[in-house]
Amino acid sequence: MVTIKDVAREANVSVATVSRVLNGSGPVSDETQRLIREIAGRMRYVPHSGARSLITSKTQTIGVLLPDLYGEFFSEVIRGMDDTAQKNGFHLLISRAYADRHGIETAMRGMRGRVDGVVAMSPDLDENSLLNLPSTIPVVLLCSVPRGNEIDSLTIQNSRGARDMVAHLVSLGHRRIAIIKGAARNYDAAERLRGYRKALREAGIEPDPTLERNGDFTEAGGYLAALALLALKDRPTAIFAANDSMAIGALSALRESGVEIPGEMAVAGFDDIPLARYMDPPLSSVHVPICELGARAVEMLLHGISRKNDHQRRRERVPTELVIRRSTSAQPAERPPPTIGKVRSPVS
Amino acid sequence: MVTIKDVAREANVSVATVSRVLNGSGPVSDETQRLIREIAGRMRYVPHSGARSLITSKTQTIGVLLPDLYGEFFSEVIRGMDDTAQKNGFHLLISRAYADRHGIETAMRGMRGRVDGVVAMSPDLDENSLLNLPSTIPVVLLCSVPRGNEIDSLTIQNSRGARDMVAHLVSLGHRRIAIIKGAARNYDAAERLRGYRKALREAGIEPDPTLERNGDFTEAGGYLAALALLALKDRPTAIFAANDSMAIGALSALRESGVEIPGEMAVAGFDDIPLARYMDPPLSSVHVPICELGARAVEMLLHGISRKNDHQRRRERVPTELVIRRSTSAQPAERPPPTIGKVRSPVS
DNA sequence: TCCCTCTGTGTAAACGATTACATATTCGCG
DNA sequence: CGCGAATATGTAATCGTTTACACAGAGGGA
Repeated sequence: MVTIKDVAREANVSVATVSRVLNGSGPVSDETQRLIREIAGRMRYVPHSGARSLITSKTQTIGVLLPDLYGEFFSEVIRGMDDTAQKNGFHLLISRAYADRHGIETAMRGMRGRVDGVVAMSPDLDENSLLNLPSTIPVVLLCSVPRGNEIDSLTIQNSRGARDMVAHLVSLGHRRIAIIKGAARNYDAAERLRGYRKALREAGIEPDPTLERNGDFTEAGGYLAALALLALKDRPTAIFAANDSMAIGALSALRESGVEIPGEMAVAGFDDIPLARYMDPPLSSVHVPICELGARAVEMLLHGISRKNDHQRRRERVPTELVIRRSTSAQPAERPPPTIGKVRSPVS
Repeated sequence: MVTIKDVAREANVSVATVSRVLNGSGPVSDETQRLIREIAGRMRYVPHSGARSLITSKTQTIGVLLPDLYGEFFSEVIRGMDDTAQKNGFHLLISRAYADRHGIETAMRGMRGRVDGVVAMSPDLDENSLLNLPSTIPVVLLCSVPRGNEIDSLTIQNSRGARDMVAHLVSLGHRRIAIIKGAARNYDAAERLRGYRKALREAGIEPDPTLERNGDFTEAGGYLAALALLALKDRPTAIFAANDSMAIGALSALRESGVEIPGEMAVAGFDDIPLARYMDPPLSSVHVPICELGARAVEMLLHGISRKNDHQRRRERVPTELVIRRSTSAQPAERPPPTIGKVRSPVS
């Protein structure tokens, strides 16, 4: 592999001069510059990043820690991150870490010296496991908030989004509105529940515990919860699921029981995954700008990095948006496919 | 940041001894080992990977180059890669690179010295741009095959999968079977077309050029192609789309035109994306084991790395599987949701 | 003329790890 | 008792960069 020494020898200058030219530091005569650039290009010289990071103690890389995640969300958030990272000359080191303390710690250890900062997403994490990390590098927490003020965090406007959706259901005349809750100990789940209750109270409706069913963010969970709701003496007229997967499970249950949607029972979800608009009927949901979430996270992190982790900590939220489809409202507000360039092929 | 020197000083030994203990190289007395481990743990020492890679010229990191991709495929393939990478103590450096020469080259340059090898996916790539890279590191090409024999490659059994699906359509009695082709200059697209033609010939049917419509892997493309097919004097009785997105677009077109599926027109896709089973009617497709694709790619790369890129080059294919649903066959072969733990929440 | 300030360049010391080689101690065995 | 082998540890070179410092020559002002 060709090193800076090889280039220097070839150009009859010292390594210092080569380094100065390639980094634009210090004064070098125009002619020497031209010569060195030409030679470096011809020899296909690329600096060894390890050596560089050794002396500069910068890696130009940011670490990304994600829980065991499937689907659309994952790819979108990475896309957003990669965009802003690349724009700023940074690389992405990605690692899937089981969301327990041990997993996170192991992953963070592995990243020491490899990254300038970390974006960690771990929705049901005790942030403690992060706080006693062997590092002074900046960290941005995604989809959960740390207890102290030590760490930047970025979350979805869960509560607000849930509130808006439930308010929408209320505006359609619903009074008995059920919720299928998200996974226990999950930040997003807790916030969405909070928004649900808030909307009810704002409408003068006292939240009814029997209408708050447990769920786990899976389709099967939504299916079972919906069956339980149907079995109630005093059925609700609307179901708000804490995410789309559960809403889809609920739709199945209702369909199988011959319940008419939205006439007999309205259904709404959260996330607005691509599947939502393909449901029958198309599913109303709370849209989350996932790509932007990733982008903002990286921006926050870069800010922390440039300030050497000595900056005002922030807590930001990305806004959500209500998307009303036929599962809550009889008139079709949106017509399905084709939408040019919206859904792409997985293999292309 | 605590270095190996700090640990050595604290333990009253030389850096060499510390290094030996932590790497398990050379003989060190049990007591010293215990002491050093204890101190290293207490001080939260983690070796600086840059320094290490400088001397060992190994990074324990593999680079991943992906085209501008949305959706399920992306996340699944990364999942497969990360699994096997982690199992072998490797990290993943991920970069999205526009699939032109310049994009790839830039990305590969950025990775020099950071990675021990690269998995590159670039379906419509002239492999030339890869071959004259400034590197001697191993490369595995995903979803396309290099012209020469210089590079390992891993592809989907496109041709075989397409052939099987078309054979299935033939077995249902179809004779006039149309195809909506994939993007031009795309490897997968070309192979799927080849499989389609092969199946027809095997059934004694001469491929009819008017039944081979252009597509681009997008929903809109499938929609338009289907309309064109409907407008033919002598309509086909079945449509095979080179991917699911186009098949879904075609379904929309048919529905809007009041064509009954599968009675009047059978429809099949390729990829088996999660959406497929939610279509109305559920879409028959060729299942691609995406996660395994990523896993195999990393395995191949690790093999090349361990052999220092001096190994037999290979060309492998991951097998596909036919999934028949109602869009081609009247009797429901599969019942939709809920499938426990199959489709998860994007935010969980 | 002298000195000071630029400009352009080289020398060498870091950075944090690994490892070949040297050294010191212990032990076993003839 | 003495010698070689085995064990435990230290010393120092090395990897490829960046950068503080030194230095040489040129130009300008007093």
